Amino acid sequence: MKPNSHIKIIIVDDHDLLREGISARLSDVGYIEIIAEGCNGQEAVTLCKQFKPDVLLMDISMPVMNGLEAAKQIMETGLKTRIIFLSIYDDNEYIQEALRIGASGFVLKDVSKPEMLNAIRSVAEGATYLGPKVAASLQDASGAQNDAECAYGLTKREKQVLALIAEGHLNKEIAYRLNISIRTVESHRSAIRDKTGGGNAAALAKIARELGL
Amino acid sequence: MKPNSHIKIIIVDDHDLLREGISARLSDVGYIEIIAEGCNGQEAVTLCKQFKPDVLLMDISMPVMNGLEAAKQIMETGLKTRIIFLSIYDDNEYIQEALRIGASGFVLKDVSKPEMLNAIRSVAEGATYLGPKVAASLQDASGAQNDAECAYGLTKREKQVLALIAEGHLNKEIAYRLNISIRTVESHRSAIRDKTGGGNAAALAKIARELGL
DNA sequence: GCGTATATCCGTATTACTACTGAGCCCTGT
DNA sequence: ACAGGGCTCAGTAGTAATACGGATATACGC
Repeated sequence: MKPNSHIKIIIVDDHDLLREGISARLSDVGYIEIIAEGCNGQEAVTLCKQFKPDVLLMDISMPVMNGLEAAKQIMETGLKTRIIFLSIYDDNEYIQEALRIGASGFVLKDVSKPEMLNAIRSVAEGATYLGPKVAASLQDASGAQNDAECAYGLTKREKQVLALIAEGHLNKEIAYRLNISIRTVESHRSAIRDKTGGGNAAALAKIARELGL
Repeated sequence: MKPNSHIKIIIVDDHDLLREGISARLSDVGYIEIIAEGCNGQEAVTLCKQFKPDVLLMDISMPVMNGLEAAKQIMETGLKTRIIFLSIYDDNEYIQEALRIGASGFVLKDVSKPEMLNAIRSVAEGATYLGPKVAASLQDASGAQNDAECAYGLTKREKQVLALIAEGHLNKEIAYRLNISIRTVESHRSAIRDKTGGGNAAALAKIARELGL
């Protein structure tokens, strides 16, 4: 996508007012061309197949078919359309799910005009753009995870043991590695189960994963 | 960060030539001010503490201290400096690690000037910017994971069982859920172990995680 | 049709893990 | 100095998982 070429955009949102607002905001930008609008995920899929836009600006929560599902289907068509989600929620789950599906951008609906243009230009060039608040939200999540390392009240040794369990090591191997007896490993393992509520080794592995190993 | 205000930048790379190239490229941009340069991670930390730049453009692989470690330390200082990694590698491990640490951008060294400016503006505004090739690389990874679901030659049923194992369920529970006998679950589990080389439940959970659950 | 792969089930023996209880050592904070 | 927490180890008993076997039914491709 060269700087001077057009960027063809489709806007999909179930709120007329918002759609019109975006449309108005982008209509006076020279290099942007709004080629279609829709009001639900199903329409997003159809319109993208028909018009093959460069960028799809889409809400997440919509009737009939939500934005995430629509995005999934659009990605599967093999179109080169880049998807920017416009959401009122900076919910981590949404953001990560969106990126996992293959979205190229995620901005909140209170986005400023220059930021929105920045986002559109960036994703049109193939980059990935996450708005300021979105990025902040993601980092909060990683921060929370760091705090969660102390979670469940696990001691250093217990976390050490838990990490080795999650790696798939047997108690015997863990004992050897840490130079302690198997019984001690069992004690730690027991304490870990008590504190975390975890069941078998796989369940503990899952918990370890959540704590960032 | 308002559009017209200066963006203060520090450049850190161990290759003089590259550093000078970036410096030259940015020196004629009005809103950008290069306030310092460094040639390793240790210097990056020191310079950021001293000059508190808006954006740090930094290589990953550097002598003395690498960029990732430097970024970690800078994030811990609580500075508002946003970090963009400049790397010659579009290695997924690096990218994900960088984002996990809290980097705001990741672009390859063959980045064009407008793209670089786009990246700098974006992160200065608080957004996250991943260059085109970087974004593509991340999506390849998720695609590769989908392919890997067939990996080890696991059958559908085996993958189904593996997923439940990874969730921490006992054979008994898995049997109940799938409406099959415990012995069958054990057979599948045995087949999974044979095919993947996995040992105990935690090891299988680890493998399941790698295959994307 | 025939072979292969998949999915289902069973027996026996061994090993790994869990549940419960008790106890000694060291360090830290009051 | 003493209490408490963390780390260490042990006994006993039971449950879950693993390592060997082997068996039948079904579907799929050639």
